[in-house]
Amino acid sequence: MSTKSIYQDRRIRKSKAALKESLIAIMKQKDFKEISITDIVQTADLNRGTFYKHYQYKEELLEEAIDDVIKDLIDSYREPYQEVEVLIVSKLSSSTIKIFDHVEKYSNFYSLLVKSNVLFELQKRICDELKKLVLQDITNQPLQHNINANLIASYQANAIWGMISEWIQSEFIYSAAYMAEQLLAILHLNSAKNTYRET
Amino acid sequence: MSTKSIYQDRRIRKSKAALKESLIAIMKQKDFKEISITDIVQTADLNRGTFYKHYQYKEELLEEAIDDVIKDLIDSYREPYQEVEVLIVSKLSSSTIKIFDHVEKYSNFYSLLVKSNVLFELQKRICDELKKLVLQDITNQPLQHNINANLIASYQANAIWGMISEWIQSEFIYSAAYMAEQLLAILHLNSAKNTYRET
DNA sequence: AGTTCTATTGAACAGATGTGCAATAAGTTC
DNA sequence: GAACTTATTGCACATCTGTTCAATAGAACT
Repeated sequence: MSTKSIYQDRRIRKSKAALKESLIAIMKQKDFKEISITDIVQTADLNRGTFYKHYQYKEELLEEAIDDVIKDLIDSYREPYQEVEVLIVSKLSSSTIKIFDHVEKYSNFYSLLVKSNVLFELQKRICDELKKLVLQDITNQPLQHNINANLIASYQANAIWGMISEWIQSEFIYSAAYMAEQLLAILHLNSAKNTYRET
Repeated sequence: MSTKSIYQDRRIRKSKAALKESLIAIMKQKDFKEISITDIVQTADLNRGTFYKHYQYKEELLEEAIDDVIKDLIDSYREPYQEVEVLIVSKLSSSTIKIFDHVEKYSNFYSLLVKSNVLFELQKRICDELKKLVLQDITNQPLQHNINANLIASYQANAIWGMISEWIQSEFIYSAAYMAEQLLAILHLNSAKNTYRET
C-alpha cells in the first residue's frame, strides 16, 4: 500500500488546482456573478465536463479555494496569545484578537472576495467556524446565569465578524493592533455601561 | 398633477407583485439556486422580457421581496420598549430586544429564506440596517474610551444577528422573550467577567 | 511489465440565458 | 376623450448550461 493512495488522483489534483487558479485570476477582472463556467474551463484549458465532474456550481469551487484560508484562521485562533502588548480582558478576547492578524495576513484575498460580492459565502463559513471555536472555549469553563451556549457562541462569532467585515470594507485603514484595541475597548464599554445602570 | 404620478405605473406594480409572489411560492418547493427565470415568469404568467425589464438576476427580485420585511424590522427597533417584563440594561438593549419580536412575527418568511440558502443576502441587508440604527443611537450619546463608532456599530449589529440566525436555524424552538432574556444575560456576563478579571 | 480503474476528452443535445426588435396594449397627462 | 408615453408581448438569436456517451489517456496496483 503506497502513501499516495490516501491522497487524490494526481489528475484530479491538477484539474482542481487549475480550476481554482483560473477562478481567482478571473475574479480579479470580473464580478463573480458575471463569471461563467465556460470562462473558468477555458482559462484552465480543461473540458467543461471536467468541471462538472467535481463541482456543481462555481460557488462550490470558490468554497474549496477558501478552505486554505479558513484553515489558517483556525490556526490563528488556537495559537496561544504570547505578546502582551495590550491588556488582556479574558481568554476569549486573547483568542479572537489573533484573528485580526490572520485577516491582515490574507487582506488581499479578503479584499478580492469583497470586490466580487461573494462575501456572504465567506461570512457563513467564518461565522460557523468561529462559533465552533467559541463553543469549545465555553465547554471548558461552564456557564453562569443559565446562558445558552449556542446563542452566546453565535453572538460572539458574529460580533467579531462584524468588526472584521467593517475593517475589510474600510480597505484596511486600521492596523490589526488597532482592531484588537477596539475590541477590548468595546468589551470594557459594555462592562462600564452595565455597572453604571445596575448601581 | 395627480397623486398617482409619484408612485410607479400600475402595470409595473402588478408585474413586480406577481413576480415576487411567484418567487416566494416556488421557493417553498425548490432550492433558490435551482429556480430559473423561466420558472418565475411562467408561474407569474408574464413574458420573460418583463422580468429583465426590472431586474438583472433573481437575487435582485428577492431583495425587493425582503424590503417589506426590513421595513418592519426598522419599525420594531425604533419602537420604544414599553412593557418592562425583564430588567433593562441599557437603551441599546431595549431597542434590539424588540427585534426578536419582529423576527418571530415573520418566522415563516425567515425560515423560508434559510431553507433556500439565500440567508446571506438577507444577512447583509439586516446587518447594514442594524448598523445604521446603532450608529444613530451612538451619535446621541458620545463615546468614551476613543471607541470607533463604525466598529462598535458593526460589532453590535452582527452580534445580534448571530443570535437571530441561531434562533432561525433552531427552527424557533425558543420564544422571543427567551431570546431577549438571553441577550440581557450575555451582556451581564460580559460585565461580570470583565470586573472579575480587572480586580 | 501488464491489468484494472477512472479522469478527461470531444461531441452532441435540450433547455435556459440575456438581448434586441417591432407590434400592441395599457397607463398617464392634458 | 384624444394625444402622448411606456410597459408588455412574441419572436428570434447567439451563447451558456447541465447532462450523456463512447473513446482515450493517465494513474494506481500487483
